[in-house]
Amino acid sequence: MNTFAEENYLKAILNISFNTNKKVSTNEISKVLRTSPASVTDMLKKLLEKKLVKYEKYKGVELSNSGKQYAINILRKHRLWETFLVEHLGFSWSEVHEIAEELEHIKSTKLIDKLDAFLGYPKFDPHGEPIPSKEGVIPNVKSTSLDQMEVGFTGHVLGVIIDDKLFLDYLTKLNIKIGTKIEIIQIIDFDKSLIVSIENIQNHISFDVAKNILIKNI
Amino acid sequence: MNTFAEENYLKAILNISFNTNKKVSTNEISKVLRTSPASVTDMLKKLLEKKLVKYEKYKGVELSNSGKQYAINILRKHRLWETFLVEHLGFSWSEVHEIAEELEHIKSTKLIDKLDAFLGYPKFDPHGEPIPSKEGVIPNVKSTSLDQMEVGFTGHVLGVIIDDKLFLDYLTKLNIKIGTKIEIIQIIDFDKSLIVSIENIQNHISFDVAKNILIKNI
DNA sequence: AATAATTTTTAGACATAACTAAATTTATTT
DNA sequence: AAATAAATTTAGTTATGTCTAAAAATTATT
Repeated sequence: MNTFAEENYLKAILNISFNTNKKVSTNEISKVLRTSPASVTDMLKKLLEKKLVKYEKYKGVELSNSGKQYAINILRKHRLWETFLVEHLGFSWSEVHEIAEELEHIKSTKLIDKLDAFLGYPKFDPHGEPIPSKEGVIPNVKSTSLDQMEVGFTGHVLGVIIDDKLFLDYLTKLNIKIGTKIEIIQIIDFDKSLIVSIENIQNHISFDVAKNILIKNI
Repeated sequence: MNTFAEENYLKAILNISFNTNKKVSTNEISKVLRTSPASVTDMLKKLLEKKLVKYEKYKGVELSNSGKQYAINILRKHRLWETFLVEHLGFSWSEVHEIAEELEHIKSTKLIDKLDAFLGYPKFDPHGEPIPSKEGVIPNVKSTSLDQMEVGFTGHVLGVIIDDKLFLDYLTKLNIKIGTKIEIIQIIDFDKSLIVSIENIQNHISFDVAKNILIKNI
């Protein structure tokens, strides 16, 4: 069994790889986990020892097969718990991340299997993120971020990229949730911000916000 | 905030005090937590520092008011989670203790309040143990252990004293659960073992088993 | 009351996971 | 290609929570 700290490093490496597809640097990890680069180096040595990671000094890390399976399982637990919190306990989607950060470390696999069954084997969490299967397979959904679209486009929100409370609260204020219909009215050339219509109300959103909203792609 | 280790010490002290009502000794704690007496002394100093405990060298410990409230809250979380696991995820009463030992350390009080509401504000957990209220009040139920009863007595199981997997599995095999009707047919003088009738089937149980079964007391 | 036995505490170590500061390696400029 | 900048690693500390062995205090026994 691995410690919470080890699990958090594995998770961070997995998350960073999702975006980059390259070897992950010490600095990137230290930023995500808000620790010093020196601490990251220490931990990478330990994860290498346990064969959870492929790592060479100064060359970056990637997860080994076992490390990847381990990290995906944590992700599965995180997203199943988030689903439970929103659908059964009545939490809003912006509140659940921090609590799930704790719950994801509960070890029992029987617990997670039973929770999965209780929830009806959901494929997506409340943020629209796919929930990995017991076997570690992550459902692949074609989606594009809103900033890739053009004026006149109309589509539905599939999920978000960052799982940040401030961001989610802002979306809630804009009346944007999973499934919300969005139409692009205008794109401002200067800063790539967008004027969009959400449930027939126009709003102006920044490029940064659009980049983090995922749109269903047929 | 306190660490898992600190929380486990507080919990152990609370549990021991339930039975003894005296100051708790270093040795007792070390036995319950399976650590060395030296480690217990170290931790007691730390808990004293944090004013969670009243402690004098060589004189034993007891919980301070704040320490007691803290420990009762962990107990509340433990029992609410056990209730969730049995009633909603379909675990048997003998499986849930270990999982609840992990879940009880999840911090969010909002989570526990919402879980409590979801469960319908239960007063007792699946082992028949009272669930402390949000304010830290533990419902007081009059109960007696089965070994205190006499031949001819008939009553209903209210709960168990020890929360041990082997014991609970054995009870399940004997068809004993919360609410089960038990009648005492005979008491063997030699070893104080009992011949009892459970759902019209006679069984022979030891004094040790009877001591750990709680019977409703009118 | 003195001695023996038990309990508890102190002292000194160790592993984990973090840190800072300094050294080293790699990447980027000029 | 040298010099500079940035990233990474090493070395040395610190916190927590554990341990063993030895010392001190308390309790029990003769």
